[in-house]
Amino acid sequence: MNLREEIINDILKSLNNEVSKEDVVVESPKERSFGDYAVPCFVFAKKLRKSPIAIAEDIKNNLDESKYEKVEVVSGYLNFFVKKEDLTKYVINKINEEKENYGKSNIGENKTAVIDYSAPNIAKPFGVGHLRSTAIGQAIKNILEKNSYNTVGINHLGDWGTQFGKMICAYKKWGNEEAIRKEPIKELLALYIKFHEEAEKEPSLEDEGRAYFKALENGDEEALMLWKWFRDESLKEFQKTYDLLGISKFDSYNGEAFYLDKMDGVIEELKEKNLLKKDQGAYVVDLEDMPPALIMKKDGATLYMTRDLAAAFYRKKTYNFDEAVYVIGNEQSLHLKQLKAVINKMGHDFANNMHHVNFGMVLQDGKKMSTRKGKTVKLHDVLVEAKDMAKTYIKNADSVDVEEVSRQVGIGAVIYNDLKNYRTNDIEFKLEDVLRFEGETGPYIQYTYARIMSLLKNNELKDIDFEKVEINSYIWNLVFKLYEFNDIIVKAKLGYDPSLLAKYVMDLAQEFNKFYGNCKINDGDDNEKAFKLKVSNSVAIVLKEGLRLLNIDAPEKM
RNA sequence: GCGCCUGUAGAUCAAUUGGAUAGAUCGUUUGACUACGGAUCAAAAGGUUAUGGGUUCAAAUCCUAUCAGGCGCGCCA
Repeated sequence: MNLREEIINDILKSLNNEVSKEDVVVESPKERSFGDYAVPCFVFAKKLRKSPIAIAEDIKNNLDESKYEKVEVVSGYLNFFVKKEDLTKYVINKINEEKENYGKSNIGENKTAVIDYSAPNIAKPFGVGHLRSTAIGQAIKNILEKNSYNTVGINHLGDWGTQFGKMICAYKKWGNEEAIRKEPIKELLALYIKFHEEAEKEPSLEDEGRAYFKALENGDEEALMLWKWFRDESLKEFQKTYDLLGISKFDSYNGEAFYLDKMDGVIEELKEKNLLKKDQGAYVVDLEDMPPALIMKKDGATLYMTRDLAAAFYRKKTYNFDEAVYVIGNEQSLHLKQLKAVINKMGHDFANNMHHVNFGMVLQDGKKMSTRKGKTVKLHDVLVEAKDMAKTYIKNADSVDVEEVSRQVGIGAVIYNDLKNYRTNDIEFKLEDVLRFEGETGPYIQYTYARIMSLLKNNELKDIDFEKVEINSYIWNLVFKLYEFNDIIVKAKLGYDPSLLAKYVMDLAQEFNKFYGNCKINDGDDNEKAFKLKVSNSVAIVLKEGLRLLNIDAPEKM
């Protein structure tokens, strides 16, 4: 059943196909009393040389109106009212049959998508800035799977680059092995900051750092040993953050260093195709309408771009992806554009299937947080704080696993806060907003779910006679919302936009709470009671599944 | 300087991508469990959509100018 399509087809038929399918826009009116669906007829007016109202009337007259509860013409709009009983029966039965599989789409069948996300930088704190890529990326991965895609989640670790030369340099000058073993990230960060402070006074340090990176790329043993040590210690610490977030593992942890021996092929191909140009000692690829892409430094060391190129080719070869999604911040827009442009210039059209899913920065006092100046808020600290805060809310401590539930709720708040708004907006980091559990927050939705579960605990679900059921406006809003779940799954995929799903789940929870607050559910005759319980159960199933896609747990008690 | 992005209630964000009376949440004020979980519900107040001009049946949305902010622009990632 696809109501939107039926309406489009009905209209095309009524107008003898004098307009094309693309002209027919089926909207959901903002004022529900206008109808369940609305079609503005103004667009037809020019083609048919008639007034919109007359056209709307024509369509209505030629239409098989018995399919709908009601069709109305109001000031140029054609408003459709769906038959409530039919849709209710269909939706409720479908959800109770399909359970958590409800809403699945097959648009990605036999397709593979590679999602590059999270990607924290080794030897630097896992800051709140990196939550965005992690949360958005994980949600997109889940949403793609719900659309039947095969997915490959890649944590493209920032584990290579000049910064490691600087780090090694700093360690050799001021480092202390003991201290690093104790608190690796903290010490390494201190070294990194010191390096930049000193470099400001003594610019030659920068060259020294670059030389160490060059040595690293050339396979210098001591440098490699230090690098590996930093990497191992960092990963151990990152895992604690992933555990709290409930992200068990990525399909691949191949970071930048992994492509060390895979860059030559790319450089060879660039040379062969005559795209590489020497400029001021460095090698670049010239591009139209944008600055050239830097491929190799004058000392022969590679760059971010070089490794990203190698990664793109490796992923195409290894996974043969239909789509590659890069969940990376706005500030790298130019880099991603250049990356695609270079691949296109090399004559590979898979660049067209690479998508930059960009997002806004996390700001503090309106400014970017700078690792170099030590101005980052550690994500782990925020998550722990959220968890502790959640603990204070939990009431009946004897029947719930307090540790686990407070983790779920606290983290739910943090993740929801990150996903609820459209990605590309910059967000100001305010701890008090992140730790809110009331209103438009993750815990609000979790609470709604827990409430339904408690309602269902002592009442078993029974079969319903749909003929005898009364569908009030609260229930109808819920049913219609439930029906739209599949639309949202598809739309969220097409726009790579988890916020659509986040808003949907919120809407559904709000509608349910209105229903709950205004109608007694466990009341009425047997059939009515069973009906209301089954609607509630359907809401619970969709809430839980929606939250799961956002990587938020739904505890049964909280 | 050039390029990209943003500007909507006191705050944080929506607005079906050009559609009907611009909606939520927080905060403020008021009300609701001897009823299924008060992390809830019901309600009030709060807007010249940064500003000026334009495009059309229709503009928060498109074009244009101005103002304000953010990001990026060769050897960082």
